[in-house]
Amino acid sequence: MVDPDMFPYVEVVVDIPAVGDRRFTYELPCACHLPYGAKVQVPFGRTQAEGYVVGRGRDKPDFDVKSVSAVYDLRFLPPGELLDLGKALKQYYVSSVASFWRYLWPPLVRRKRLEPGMVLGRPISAGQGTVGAWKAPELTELDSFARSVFVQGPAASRWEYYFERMEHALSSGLGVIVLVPDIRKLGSAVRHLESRFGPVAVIHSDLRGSTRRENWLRLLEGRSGIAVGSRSAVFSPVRNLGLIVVDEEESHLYKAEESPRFNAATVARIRANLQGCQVLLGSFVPSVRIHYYMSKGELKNTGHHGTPAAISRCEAKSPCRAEPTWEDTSPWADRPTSEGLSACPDASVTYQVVSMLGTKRGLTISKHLHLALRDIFHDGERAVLFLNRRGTSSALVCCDCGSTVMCPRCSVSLAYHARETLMVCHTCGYREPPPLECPVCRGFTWRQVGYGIDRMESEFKKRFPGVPIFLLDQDTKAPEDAVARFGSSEPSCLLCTQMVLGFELPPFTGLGVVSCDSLLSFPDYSAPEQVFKLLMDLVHLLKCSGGNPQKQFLVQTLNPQHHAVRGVQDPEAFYTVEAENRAVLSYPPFGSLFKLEFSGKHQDKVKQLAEEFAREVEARSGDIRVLGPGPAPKARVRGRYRWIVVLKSRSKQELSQVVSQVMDGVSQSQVRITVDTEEPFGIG
DNA sequence: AGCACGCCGACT
DNA sequence: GTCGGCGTGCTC
Repeated sequence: MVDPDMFPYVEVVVDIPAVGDRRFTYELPCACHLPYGAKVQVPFGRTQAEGYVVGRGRDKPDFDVKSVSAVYDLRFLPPGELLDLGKALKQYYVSSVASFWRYLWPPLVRRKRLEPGMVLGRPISAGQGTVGAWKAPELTELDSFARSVFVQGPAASRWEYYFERMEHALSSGLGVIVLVPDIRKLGSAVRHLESRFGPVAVIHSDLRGSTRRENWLRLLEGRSGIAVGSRSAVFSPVRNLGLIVVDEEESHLYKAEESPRFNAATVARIRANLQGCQVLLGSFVPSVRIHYYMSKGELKNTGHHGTPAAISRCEAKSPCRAEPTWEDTSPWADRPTSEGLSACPDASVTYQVVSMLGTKRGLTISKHLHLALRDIFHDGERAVLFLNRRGTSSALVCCDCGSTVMCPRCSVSLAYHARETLMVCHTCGYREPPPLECPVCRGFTWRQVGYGIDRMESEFKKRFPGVPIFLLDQDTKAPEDAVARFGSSEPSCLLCTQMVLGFELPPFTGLGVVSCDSLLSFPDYSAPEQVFKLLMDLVHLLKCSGGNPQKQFLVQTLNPQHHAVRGVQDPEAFYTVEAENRAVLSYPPFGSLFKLEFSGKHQDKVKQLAEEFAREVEARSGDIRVLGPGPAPKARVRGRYRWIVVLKSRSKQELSQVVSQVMDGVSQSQVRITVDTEEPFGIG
């Protein structure tokens, strides 16, 4: 008897970006039913590719077909609502279905080779997966904030609120996903969640092998109702999903830098709108977008955790109650703890903006900063210096002919790293020994341009020879060790980059930002927001570090009046000015922005395609503003030339539609197109 | 993404 | 006269 569930052919989308969503027909070599969404291995051209079943057929096609090689363990088949999420995201991010469906499977799932004559288990019931055509909702519905609630406050109170809502969801038999932006924060998050709710399923992309697979299965089979993880955990197969918690919603770490460039905080919102569950967006320094929707009343907030004005309690010279930190793993024993959450002592922060305008070129430590450091060290206390630039100097320029040592693969100068005696490309990582003579004019003298963290170190040692200084950056071999040594001597100084924000620091009294001007001048409309957040995070780090409660925060800048710099004292004013600036130019959240990046080995082809693309978009729509095309700020990276087209429109829906239409219409040989629909867009 | 097919310059 | 460059297009 012929089983009506058995089809001899399946249609498959392969996970190869250039192929897109084209369907390929394969034969099933054995008696089995492959459900919609099943992951398969198929011969494709001369190689094997991964793909997903999206249809089936009874009739032999009029071309030669190949056979499905293998099927991945069907116990991991994603539920239908996740397959639908993938389809919605394909639309939203102008990408392929397969590029999102691959997130629905943990790594290293076993696959079974299909051979003629074999019978594969029992057929999966037809109820699994949406077989028919599925239409995604309108984009405006998809990413609306209707099901989101904003949770403002320091970590301890945010998490208390999350726990409350989680308990509510769990007691109604609903599942929960908790997202944290950083792997470093995962450990303590898991400990706290487990002490409250018992075992949770940790889903993290660095979690390789059987643990991740086992956790995945526990969620799929309903043996676990809580998934905790970073970015990729937003795709966890939690059953009866009732709540998604996105802590630190504004973190740039939620954004995937590889294609498809999704933002897990947005995906959480989209998933919640599709599945009808709730989202908690938590933050201490809300993003401009969130702040805007909240002020418009389109986004609810919890109300009892304070408004963003709470941040202004660290206003200059006004004493404020320190926010307790939520981590309980502080290695610094003198910090008081309560209820398993460490709290910090009352601290007041004075904020000083030091204008570097009119000072001598190359001055890195102003008189103000020097005096502040001197006093701190004189009292036998610690200070932190922040400079967001690795290496010794940003560039070497020949004194005789003015030429700069450049990266052979990128259009950026090589930074000089005295620590390793190497020239290093901060864009692609290329390294080479410093040149002895100028390759252009054979000159022997080089001028160092720009201060990096290494040159700061020697500058510091000249000024404070008795004070031990420790470096914390990407080039530090043992970062934990550096922090520990900073903590075991008094006085001492920690010289660090952004990396410091992932660490628990010993008590320190002052924090000096050597410069924030390079960050402010990033060619990205969200640069002010990122500087504001950075400064706020640094203030918070200082405030919660314990020790002397009289804290000093000092920022040296060439932009002393910039609202991002001023915003530390008055966050509300920052949000107001930033919103005004963006409204004038229709930047998000007042309009939608797509960044299209064209890259390839041949500059003329890249340029031609970018120009053709821009023309096609303009021909199709009167409402989309086309900016560019033009070369990217870093016009060449890893030997590939890059051009940028930016599209602006009031309607994201329109942008998505037009861009995907034009993508289908242009020939993409030799040039790769990457679509970016969400900030931060990075530095081109 | 691979990988072959296909049409123009320097070699035995 | 061939060997080989990589530009173009296809992969069920």
